[in-house]
Amino acid sequence: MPHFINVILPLPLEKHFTYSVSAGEAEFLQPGMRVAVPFGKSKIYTGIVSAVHQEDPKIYEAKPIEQILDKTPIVTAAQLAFWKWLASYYMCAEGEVLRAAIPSAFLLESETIVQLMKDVEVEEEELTDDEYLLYEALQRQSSLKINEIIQLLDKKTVLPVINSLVEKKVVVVNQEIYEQYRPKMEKYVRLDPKHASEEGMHQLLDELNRAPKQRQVIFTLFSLSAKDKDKPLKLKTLAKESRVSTNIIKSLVQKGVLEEYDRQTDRLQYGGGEVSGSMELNEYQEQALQEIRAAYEEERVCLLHGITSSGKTEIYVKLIEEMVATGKQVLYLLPEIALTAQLISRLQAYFGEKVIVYHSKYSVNERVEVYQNVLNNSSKAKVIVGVRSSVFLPFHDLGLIVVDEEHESTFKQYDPAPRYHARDAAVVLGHMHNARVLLGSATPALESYFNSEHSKYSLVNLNRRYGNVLLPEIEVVDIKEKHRKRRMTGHFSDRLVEEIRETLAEKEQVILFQNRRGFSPILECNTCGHSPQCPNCDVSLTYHSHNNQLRCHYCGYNMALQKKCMACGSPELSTKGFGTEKVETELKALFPDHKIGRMDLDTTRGKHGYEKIITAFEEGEIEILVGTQMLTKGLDFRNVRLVGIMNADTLLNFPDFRAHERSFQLMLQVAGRAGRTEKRGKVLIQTYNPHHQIVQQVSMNNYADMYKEQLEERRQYKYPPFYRLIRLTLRGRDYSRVNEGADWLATSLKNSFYENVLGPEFPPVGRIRNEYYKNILIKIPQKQSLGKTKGLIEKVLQSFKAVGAFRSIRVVVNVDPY
DNA sequence: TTCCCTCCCCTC
DNA sequence: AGGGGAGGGAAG
Repeated sequence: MPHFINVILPLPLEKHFTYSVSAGEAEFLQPGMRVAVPFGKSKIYTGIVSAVHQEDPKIYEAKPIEQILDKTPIVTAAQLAFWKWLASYYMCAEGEVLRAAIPSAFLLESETIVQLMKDVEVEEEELTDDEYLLYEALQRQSSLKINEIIQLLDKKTVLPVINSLVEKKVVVVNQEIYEQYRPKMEKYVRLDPKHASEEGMHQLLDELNRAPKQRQVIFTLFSLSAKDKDKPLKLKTLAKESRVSTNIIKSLVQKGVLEEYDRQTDRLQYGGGEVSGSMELNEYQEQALQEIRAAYEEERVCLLHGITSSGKTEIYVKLIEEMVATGKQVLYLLPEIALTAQLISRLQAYFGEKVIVYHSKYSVNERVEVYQNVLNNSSKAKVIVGVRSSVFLPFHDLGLIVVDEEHESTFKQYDPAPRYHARDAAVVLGHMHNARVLLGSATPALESYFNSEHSKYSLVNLNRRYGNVLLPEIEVVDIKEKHRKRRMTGHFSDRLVEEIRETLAEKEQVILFQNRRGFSPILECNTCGHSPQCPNCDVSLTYHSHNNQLRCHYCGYNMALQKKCMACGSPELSTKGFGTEKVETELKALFPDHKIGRMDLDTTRGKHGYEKIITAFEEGEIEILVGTQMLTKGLDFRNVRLVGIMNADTLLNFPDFRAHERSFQLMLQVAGRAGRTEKRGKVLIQTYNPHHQIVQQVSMNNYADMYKEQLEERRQYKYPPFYRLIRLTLRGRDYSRVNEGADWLATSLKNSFYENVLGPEFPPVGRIRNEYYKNILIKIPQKQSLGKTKGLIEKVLQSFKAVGAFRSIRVVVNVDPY
């Protein structure tokens, strides 16, 4: 009886693929193991076994597998189930989930390499130019990869050339599989066994009489091993302790006195430091904690609504502590930007080496090690702190998931698929593991608050700031009025300048928030109104003063700043709008004697750029910090008295149904940076619309009103949480094709969903990298079955793909778009 | 995703 | 005519 396995491949393909295996292999293989399998003409991919069975796929002949890559599964049954749910909920292939879910180093792929045939005899005249070029290159370099050949020959289709050379028996092609993960090895030394006896030692020391440095090394070695007998000794440590260079030790190795050996070391080493118990909670925190505990008796998911600086983290720590004590794992999810050294060192202070961090800035090798630690349920991986993608780790016995800053939109993956929301996925993951989930925020997402009101989640409030610090005083400055009265200096109102001056005089710090980077988004001609556009995208180029460049934020196109208008030649150009860079420049003119720092995507690009700025600000080297929303995230600065929001309107006028909610969250979060110690902080909001309800609600710190009002709007205009959304984005090179396709798709969707299909519409930027975009939005009432709806959409998309004229159009499905 | 095949355009 | 790029279909 033949045996088969089903395999998930890391490709955007719906199906699992069936391969044949031997009886022995079938016996050994389990779902969750990796196998290397041939796929297509020549490629080898890594796939995950999803089933072992004996059903012969009669319509085709299953290929045999290439190799089994694991001794035990690296993907748990729970993960496979989670992937399945995620793929079906977010309407993507399981293969796409697989790619996102496991560290890329696990997915070895083959690469075709081309080598010269042994003892080749070539009639050079029989080769074409390209063939000769390749042949010649191979005489210099023993092997070439396809990509290198593409570069070498400077054309895209190189396979015919290679194939012809193979036929002429000049070259051979091989598939090379790379294991990407490499354990980190360190060199260790030990005494050669022949010197281990007392006698041998004496003899050895005699021998080394004339080599004092080497003798010194041996003495150090003795004293070190006397202290800690069986502890392996690193070559580096020995060199350092005996104060000699590693060369001297190497020569001892060569003499056969010492033996050198390699040991695998852990990349994820805990830096050490005191581990202390958690802090005492104040009475309000204690009460909240009790309420949360009680809530878990009823509901699995709890929303903690605690105002900024109320000490939510300490509550998390208590809950984590309790869970860790029972031996279960805890996942602590954070939005990307909030994942700072500050929080991690705080957690490490409580949990020591039980804390492990999973972050996008980690190397592939480091990620593999985190993954393996979680998989083995090692004592190092009890508290897993990570971003969005850490919901994919191979948890065992997961007891608690904390989602901090749960309202953050960075929890939603935008591109590529799976376009999942980590908070929502965490709730499902919690269900699957029978784990508790805690969502925490000072400004909960409307959806989450709604769920807590409709008893899907329980709700716990925490309304006191830690240490009874007062909430900052919020003042709204009407800049329209200030402009009229000529009380503006650039983008600074007289009130803001006054407050900054006062704060600086008291040796306290200022944060200025401007939600746009760059100097001044658009350059405009005063004569004809023309502003330079990106040739590939439908956007104006933005001006960056540090390199005097015009740049496209979408495709990266850039050009030097022109002195004259490109349309009419007028030299009178002015800049419109303003960003962080401009704020910084104006600030320097206003306060030339104070140190000013800027924090945005441009200044934090390097690996440690972010930390550098934070540290400089913490240590008072920077007195005024200008930044984008990066500033809002969980940073705890002691000495900030004043926060200025340069222009609230850019936030409010964003064309998105969540714009108001987001502005509220953002402004309140920024405001929360002010006055975290006894002294009351101050927040100035500059706006053209001082009576805007959101501005008012922010200034009164009134979440409840904001919630009520926004919820009503959502109800009226049929948006979440009342309706679910699925957005289809069409993309293609041909403008009219995309239009026709979008119309066709919208029309056929309307056959099923009627007025709940919106569009097709051009997105705010209708063309990016020379591709045209068009959106269709489908609104799904709560009563309507999600499964059936998705099935119908799937069907419509199928028939869309069947139309020949539309085949060049790509359609991206985004469930719950953010 | 990769690869192969077909079709069509451009150059010689 | 033929190289070469673009577009579509299949992959177990």
